Amino acid sequence: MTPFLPITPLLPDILASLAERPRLVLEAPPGAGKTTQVPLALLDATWLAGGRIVMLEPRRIAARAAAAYMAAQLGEQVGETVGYRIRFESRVGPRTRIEVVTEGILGRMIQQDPSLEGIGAILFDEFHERHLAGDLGAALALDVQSGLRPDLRLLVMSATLDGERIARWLDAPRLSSPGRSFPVSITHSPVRPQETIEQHLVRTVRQALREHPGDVLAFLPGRREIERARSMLEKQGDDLEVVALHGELSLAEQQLALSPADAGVRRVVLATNVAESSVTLPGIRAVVDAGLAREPRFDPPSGFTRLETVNISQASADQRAGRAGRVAEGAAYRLWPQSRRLEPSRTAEIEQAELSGLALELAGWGSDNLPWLDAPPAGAMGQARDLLRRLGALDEASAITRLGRDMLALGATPRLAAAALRAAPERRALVADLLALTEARSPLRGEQGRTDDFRQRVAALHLWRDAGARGARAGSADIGALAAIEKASAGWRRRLEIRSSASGVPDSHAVGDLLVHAFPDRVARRDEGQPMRYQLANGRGARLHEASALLGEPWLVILDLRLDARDSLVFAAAPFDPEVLERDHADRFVTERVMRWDDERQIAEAFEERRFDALVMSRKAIPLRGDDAVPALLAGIRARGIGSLPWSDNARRLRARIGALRVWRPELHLPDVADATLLQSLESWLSSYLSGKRRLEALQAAELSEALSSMLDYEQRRALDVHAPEELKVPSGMTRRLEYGTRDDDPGAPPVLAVKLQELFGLADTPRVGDGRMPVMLHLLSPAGRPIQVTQDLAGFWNRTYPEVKKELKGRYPRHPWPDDPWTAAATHRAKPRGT
DNA sequence: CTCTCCCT
Repeated sequence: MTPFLPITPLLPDILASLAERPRLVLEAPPGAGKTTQVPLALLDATWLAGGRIVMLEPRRIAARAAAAYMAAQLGEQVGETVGYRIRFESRVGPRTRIEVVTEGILGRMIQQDPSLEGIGAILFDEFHERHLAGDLGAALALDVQSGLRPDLRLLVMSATLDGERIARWLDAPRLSSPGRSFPVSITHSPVRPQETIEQHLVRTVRQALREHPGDVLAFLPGRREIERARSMLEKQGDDLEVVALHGELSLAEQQLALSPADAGVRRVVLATNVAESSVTLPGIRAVVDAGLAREPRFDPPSGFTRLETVNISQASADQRAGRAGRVAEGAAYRLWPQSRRLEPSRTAEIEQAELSGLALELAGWGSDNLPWLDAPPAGAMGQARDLLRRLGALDEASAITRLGRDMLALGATPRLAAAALRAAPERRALVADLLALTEARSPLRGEQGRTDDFRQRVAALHLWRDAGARGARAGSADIGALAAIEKASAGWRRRLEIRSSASGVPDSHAVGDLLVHAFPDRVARRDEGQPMRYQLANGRGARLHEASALLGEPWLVILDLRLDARDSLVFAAAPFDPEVLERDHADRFVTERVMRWDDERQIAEAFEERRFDALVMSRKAIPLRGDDAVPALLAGIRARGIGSLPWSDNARRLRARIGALRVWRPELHLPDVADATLLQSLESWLSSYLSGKRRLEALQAAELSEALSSMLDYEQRRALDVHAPEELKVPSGMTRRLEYGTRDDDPGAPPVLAVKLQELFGLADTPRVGDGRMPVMLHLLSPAGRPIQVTQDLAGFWNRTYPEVKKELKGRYPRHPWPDDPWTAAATHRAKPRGT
């Protein structure tokens, strides 16, 4: 029984291509039949020589379904010619030739047998989804093919996107198949001012219901938006069934959403990305797409992953629209302007995800020089290796340890694998529960702040397990979720070779003490002053929800939190006994001498601190030695500003002169003495003058001047004396002070020479400084010292202004000389004696 | 006002 599907005419070409070249890219849209037809078609290929075919699927449901469909086509049971393997579940037999496996399984197969003996071909289905495990599997398979197994066939199957890039990467030919779907018309529905995305969506859903028959599928980024849109739609009281569909619903609830609606009732399904590929929906004729999705972004500094709401890719938008054309012609309404440019496809997971699992696989493989389509980013890899070293999976040279090999074989995330393998034998039953619970969504329902104590999840599981036979309820927990968690826990117990399962309420620290081995970088201690706040070992801060069940716990190991720049919120944590740190993580403790500036007391202090990473476990004051306090004093100056130094007039003037001459004569390369620069370079110019001091007050004004002066070499100091002098000799024979600018933003302003005009008789031109480049700014004064004129042009003053000034002031100051010819008159700084 | 989807 071989059905005719769009892919069918292409099957001979696929066989022929793989006979000639060992790699091939096959582009085929959903509905073409590639998943079920291609593996069967390859079975009799001569080059396969009786070997097995392995096909990777990104989802367990898809792996099971593909195997079942193919077995039925052969008229067999699953486990005969066609079988599948997913975690904790294997249906393969001695005659099995086609193994459908989930992406993570291939890593285990290759690590166990790098030659992949008996396997003739590997098929990567839905490769365009670009999951971490799929990318890794493909890179490892290519490595195997180029070394040990040149005869191995690799077939990458992808929806029609980026096929060309994939083909170039593989150096492989490309074949394309049509799909089977109906045309979908696209409409862009513009947003109105002040409209929320839910309002926009609801308005457009109503438009779709008016314009098209059948049911409507609407895409929103998350559960919160779905709930809001649902209540808006329900309020409108139409003869309408509104159904939510997101991953947090139990499987039973999801089934309900997918079952056919009652006759005569039109249905609106409000969905997240679940509906993009994982489930089939009957009766959908119109799609309304908000164009948004939530994607995880790893934050390397904190080691946590957070969700971001982002615009979807073009591929994703097409996939969503395609959902309207599965049964008949359909329509898609896009809630973004047609002018918006979408990325062609989603960023590969390997570029954004936490990579400790990948790094461990690579360490096990012994090489990270693989033929990647997109290489893992170096920063995230570095962070991943740091974590693996911390967990004991890698040694100092980043080579895999014995524990690392065991972790790899266990097949759990590196964090939980480390905790599982370090646990005492009598704790392993509890470890199996923790493995299952940390990988699952919380089974607890109810007010959110009160479910952050991870022990509650363990208790709910145990309560349900202990009372299961009697059919008792598990408090406010989701029974379906608990059943799934118990299934996973049983799988871990088998793998860990434990017979019994844990029960009852574990003692208060049992859970946390185990989890410390998984999250040693996230142990946290309560702030003494603020009991809701905690300091993490990685240096970050976090706070508890006001209604938290964990209030009052002095020590927490934090599993999950919402990342925030200032105050992250704890979602899941467990208390533990700090003794565990001393006993099992002794190597992470350091004892250090620490200097600190006490701003209140204006004094440098020395401590001996014992720390676990960023957590100060104990601190005692110790006496200061020699220059110990210098860094703390410098920190104190930085905290209080450059003005906190003991600036004398002398020091201020020196600094202004240096700043001015630096502008006038750049070729002298004088140091920059602006506030910010001086603060930055304190170490180089001030340190030695702080030696042996403990308080800032101990720095003398003279020492500051000396420190400034010592920034200049001999030549520079001489140039400063000559070209930016402190004072000038004027024709009266007196020396008068030059006032240099003190403004940081204009250090090269001309210096001011304030002088009575009688003292300048005989001087034709403005005096200059800066090697003749800068005329001084004259403040010409009356005999009484009152300002008459500000000018840099003395000749112009004598010529134009002096005659006026003379007329005006001669009567007022009769005992002072007012000659007609100031150029030749004798300068003087005093008045004529009385009576002459 | 807590969280898309998956997997060894």
